[in-house]
Amino acid sequence: MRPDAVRGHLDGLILAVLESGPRHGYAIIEALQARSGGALELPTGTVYPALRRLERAGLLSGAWSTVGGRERRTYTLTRAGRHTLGMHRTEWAEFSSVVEAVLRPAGPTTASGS
Amino acid sequence: MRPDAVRGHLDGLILAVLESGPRHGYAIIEALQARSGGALELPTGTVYPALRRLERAGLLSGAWSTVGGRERRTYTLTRAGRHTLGMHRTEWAEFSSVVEAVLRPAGPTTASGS
DNA sequence: ACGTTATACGTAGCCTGCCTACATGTGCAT
DNA sequence: ATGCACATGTAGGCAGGCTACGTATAACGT
Repeated sequence: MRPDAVRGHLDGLILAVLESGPRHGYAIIEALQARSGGALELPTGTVYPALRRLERAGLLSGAWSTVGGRERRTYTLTRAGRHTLGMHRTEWAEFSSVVEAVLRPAGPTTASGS
Repeated sequence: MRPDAVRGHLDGLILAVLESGPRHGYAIIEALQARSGGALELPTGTVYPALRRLERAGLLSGAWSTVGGRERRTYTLTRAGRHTLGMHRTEWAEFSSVVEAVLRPAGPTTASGS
């Protein structure tokens, strides 16, 4: 899958992996990769800024902690984030059905066409 | 649906509507709208440049004609375009299944969780 | 002791590509 | 002659993910 593909859907994906519980950035990247069967290999330069953006937007709340001598920033879905996730899912449903409707037909120019 | 949503998928959508036969730009816009149940209202400033881009890329071939005193540029899917459409469909299938896999789970934090 | 890999976070700048706004022209109905 | 549907196009803006880089600790092999 070409790297740019998630454009416009990144936020929803991140919110989704946080729905099942708080996670820190690195773990989010791994969860994304795991849930997608290895297809999603998002670079840190994509995820970390997105996390900060989502936090600034009030959809996530972040907190520092030190585990095994390493600094972690753990993010938790806020109420607003949960709400936004719902909207992302709705939008995805609509979007995917539209794309499918246009892309799928595989127009039978043969059958009873024109 | 927010206007920007088709980002990255426009080419595939256009190629798809041309699969069932040649069409001119204006008709492509209308076909896109019709097939999507009115959800896709792509502005001319989005579609026309895309058409030229796809033509330059060799995926479409365009030809001028005059119908009812009006100039039309009719686009036909080339062999390469048909091939590329197939790739777009494959990519869409992979992409959508990935997004669905990540977005869908709606993680049951209740079952055996915490 | 030293190098490499995994863990963990972050920023700067680029580039792609759709959108907004605008420009141009014909045919037809009022 | 005014307005709308038809028909095509360009210029510039902007969002947002990517590449490349920078920092730091822990674990492991040799």
